[in-house]
Amino acid sequence: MADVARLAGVSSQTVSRVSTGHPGVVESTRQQVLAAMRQLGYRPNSAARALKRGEFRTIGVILFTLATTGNSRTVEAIAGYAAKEGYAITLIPVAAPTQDGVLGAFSRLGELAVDGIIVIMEVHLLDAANLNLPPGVQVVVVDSDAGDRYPVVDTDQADGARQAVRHLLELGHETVWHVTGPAESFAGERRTQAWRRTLLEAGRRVPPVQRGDWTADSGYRAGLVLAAEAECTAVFAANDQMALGLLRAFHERGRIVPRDVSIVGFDDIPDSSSFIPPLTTVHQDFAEVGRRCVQGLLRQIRNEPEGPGTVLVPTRMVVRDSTAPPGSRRE
Amino acid sequence: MADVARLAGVSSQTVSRVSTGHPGVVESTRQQVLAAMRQLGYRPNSAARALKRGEFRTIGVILFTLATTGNSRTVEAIAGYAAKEGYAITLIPVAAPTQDGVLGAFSRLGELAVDGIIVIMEVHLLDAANLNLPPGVQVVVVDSDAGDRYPVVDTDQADGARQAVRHLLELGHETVWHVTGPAESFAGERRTQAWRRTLLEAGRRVPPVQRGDWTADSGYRAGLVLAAEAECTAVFAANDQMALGLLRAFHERGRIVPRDVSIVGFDDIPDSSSFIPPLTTVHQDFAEVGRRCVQGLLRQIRNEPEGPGTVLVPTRMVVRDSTAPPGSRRE
DNA sequence: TCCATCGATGTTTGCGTTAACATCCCCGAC
DNA sequence: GTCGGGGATGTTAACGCAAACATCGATGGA
Repeated sequence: MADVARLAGVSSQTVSRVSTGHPGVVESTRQQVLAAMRQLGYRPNSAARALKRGEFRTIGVILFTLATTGNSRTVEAIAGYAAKEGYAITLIPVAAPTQDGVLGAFSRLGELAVDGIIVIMEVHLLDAANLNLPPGVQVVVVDSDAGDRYPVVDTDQADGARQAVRHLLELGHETVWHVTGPAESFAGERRTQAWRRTLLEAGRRVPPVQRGDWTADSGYRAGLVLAAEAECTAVFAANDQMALGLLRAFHERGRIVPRDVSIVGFDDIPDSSSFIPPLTTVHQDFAEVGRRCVQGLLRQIRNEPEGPGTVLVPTRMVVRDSTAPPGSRRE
Repeated sequence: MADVARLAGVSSQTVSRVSTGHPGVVESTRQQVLAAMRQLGYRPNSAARALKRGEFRTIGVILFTLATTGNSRTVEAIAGYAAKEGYAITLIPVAAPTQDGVLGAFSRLGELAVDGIIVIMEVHLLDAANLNLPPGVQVVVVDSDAGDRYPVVDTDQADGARQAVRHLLELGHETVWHVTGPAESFAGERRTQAWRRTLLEAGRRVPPVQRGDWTADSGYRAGLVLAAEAECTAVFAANDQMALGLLRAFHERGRIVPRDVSIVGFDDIPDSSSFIPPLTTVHQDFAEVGRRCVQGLLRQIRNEPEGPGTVLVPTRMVVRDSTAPPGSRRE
């Protein structure tokens, strides 16, 4: 910076003013400084800046995996909105979804240059790891029931599941079977609860659940079991990947979807419109989730304290060709 | 830090020594300092540290989207390996895959606290944006032919495509049709070239390509066209999603896979084993790509200069049920 | 004409850390 | 007993920047 100042024939403070866009620098001076900057290839040292300003303009995102559609889409949205607000985002991967893994991530966090963090993870793990957040670091959590302790942003899982089940009941199905997500997943648990409650409210029988783990393969295995249940005519899978597995299992067993069995998924991943048949599913607005996370976190960072509480992002049904009235021979 | 020093009854320098793990601090003193740190909730200020040390221990990753399997898996691997090496990773999203978008990302980069960057993007865009890297920032590029100018790490696209085409020819197909990726994609281009070359080397006819854009939907549209070509018995799709679309198109047109048409994809996304039928595809080792990127970049950062050149990560065929000899009635 | 005012620019200082050097004290050798 | 050496700890300064305050000169009104 001093070099730039010398070359431009001004003081370093003026250089600072130019580089931060402060007013009160006459245009001709400004141009000289800019020219000098370019000539010397000057770029401000963000460490020094952060040191002086006491903030890093960086948000940390703690998550276990980017492999699920939901996580990667949410992260992408977070990164986009954060960039728009002048914040960078730092990824803090948790090596394994265990206490140790989380603990590791948080100890690294202690030295990390972040003003706040977004946790995309079931919060049980955090509690178990008796998480002590570095003071002065704000948090927003996704996929959690920790709304009583932290600000939480999440898709309205319950309403989505309710819509899915209602859709199937309205088509005339007697009841709706269900393939769950892994037990640790709060989102999965919520979908399952809402599925059950919706059936009960409608006075329907609640069939036993098939437990899956989000993968298409687990959906396939569940599908093989369900295909053997003669009276199973409608299935709600807790995500689209498992629905894909279901489709394959029913296909292999000769049970035609949607003539013999209707299937609804959850997520509306881009591929789901190309499944065989195209999948009826519940659309999640990951971009909105990401946006709300960043908004909430920035509000906290800017000292507009944000109490705990849950922001729910609505879902909507996308009806395609995997659902039909029971016993119907479509088109 | 001063507070910690006072509480522990030592100088701030000793606190520094403890927090950086330097030797030459007697055990009893060390314990006192640690206790004081805990009591005061002290955490070192990474900005000051970075300022003093002149390095940020952070790697920037520039990419356009996390929505493709390949990108998100690669990023995940990068984050994991970087963490293991004590580096954080910062995501630098490019708003749009245009010159402006890239330019924006790079101007932000100028102020970003990174020691090096990994570019996951076709490098044409960088060139067009007459990219001037901040001096002292190292680069590694993925998905590019810029091996003459930068260190490049990439999947061995050509060999993967060659394996796919050979597999189909060996099954007895006359020739192999092809659904490409978008024209801007270097990876896609490479796959297409290798497809063409392999056919020519085998003395086969080279059918016209169907141009796709990586999405299942574009694969579906291509599939509708190909289903109308009576002599089309084998298709190599440049990725698994488009292969999914192909499967649907052929299914709807009543052309049974693999009896009437064989299909090979590329990527081996987790879902592909649950397609109908399970997809024969080319497996990419994204974790290895990520690992090599980090390795290469850290070598540069540590001043073991890394010339330009391309590291190719091998692929392997995964044969499932979407390929068979032509006209065969499987099992 | 002189002074108040205001805008443009310069000077000083300190953010939290650590490298380099300084100091202190204890212990053993002569 | 004295001195030298070495390990433990303290002191100083500087990393690059920007806030706060200081200065300087021009402009306009009395």
